[in-house]
Amino acid sequence: MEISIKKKQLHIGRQTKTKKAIVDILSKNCCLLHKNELIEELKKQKITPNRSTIYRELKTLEKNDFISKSTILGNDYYEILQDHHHHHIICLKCNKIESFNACKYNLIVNEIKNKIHGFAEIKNHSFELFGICNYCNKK
Amino acid sequence: MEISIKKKQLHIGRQTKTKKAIVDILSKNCCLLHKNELIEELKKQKITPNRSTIYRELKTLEKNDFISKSTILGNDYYEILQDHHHHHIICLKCNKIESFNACKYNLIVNEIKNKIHGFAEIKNHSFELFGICNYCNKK
DNA sequence: TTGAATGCAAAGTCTTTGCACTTCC
DNA sequence: GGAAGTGCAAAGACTTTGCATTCAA
Repeated sequence: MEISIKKKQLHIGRQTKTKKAIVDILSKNCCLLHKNELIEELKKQKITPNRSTIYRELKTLEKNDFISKSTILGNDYYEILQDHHHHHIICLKCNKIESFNACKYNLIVNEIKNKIHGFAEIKNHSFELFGICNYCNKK
Repeated sequence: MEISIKKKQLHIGRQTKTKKAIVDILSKNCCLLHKNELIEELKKQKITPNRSTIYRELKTLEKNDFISKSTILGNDYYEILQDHHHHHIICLKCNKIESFNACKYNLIVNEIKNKIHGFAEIKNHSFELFGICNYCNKK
């Protein structure tokens, strides 16, 4: 959202229509969004930038820690970088994504560390669940 | 390895030089291997199949549950499907991968289930660590 | 012998890049 | 005015496909 852009204005360059719209859409979505879905949302706002502009924009926003990219089952998803740690569950049939904030990493990290030998430092982790969403389950 | 191929022979088609070599290499590696590394290993054995053959072969082996594909940080990796559940830690600098078999999923699944509302069933999960390997740490 | 596997070339998809033009500060 | 952002076309990287040929069973 606007606030975020202003907060890091120095690092993020000029406030263009496309940039503001992308940040706005991802902020409202608050979860992983597929690039094509993002483009669809932009279209609804009558914003139809060239593909190369979108690629460049997403890359810039990612490099400046405004958004993060995740590749799940071969597809790229984007979301606003959030303060609270969370994970995702993805439907294996329709790719619907839900986020949840349970993370027991801190509880298990010590045991894990004992099992890892070739690494000096753990920086972060990813944890995704795969399942069947309610909608696909009823079909 | 040969055993695996014979075990599921009906599902996997003919035993070609390339197919046997791929399964053999992945069996010996016992961890995620990048497609390019796989091709390098094949080359060492003087096996240089066409790219399309490799794509087809990997797809077939994956479809028949001989191997599994993982996309990590935008790269595709392959490994032999193993009976024992395990996870990976990836070096953020050199992409070196190590596997470890600590998994506390069973301990935390119940709490996680309470936080998920739109899903009827959890099928599986992924869990990766990212860090700095000993080698890159010394540099 | 016969159908699966392969190589090759072409096509397809996605992403990046160079350059001239436009826009924001 | 000058640098950042954009569109367009071309190039690049990766993957798939069609078809004729080869090879395993």
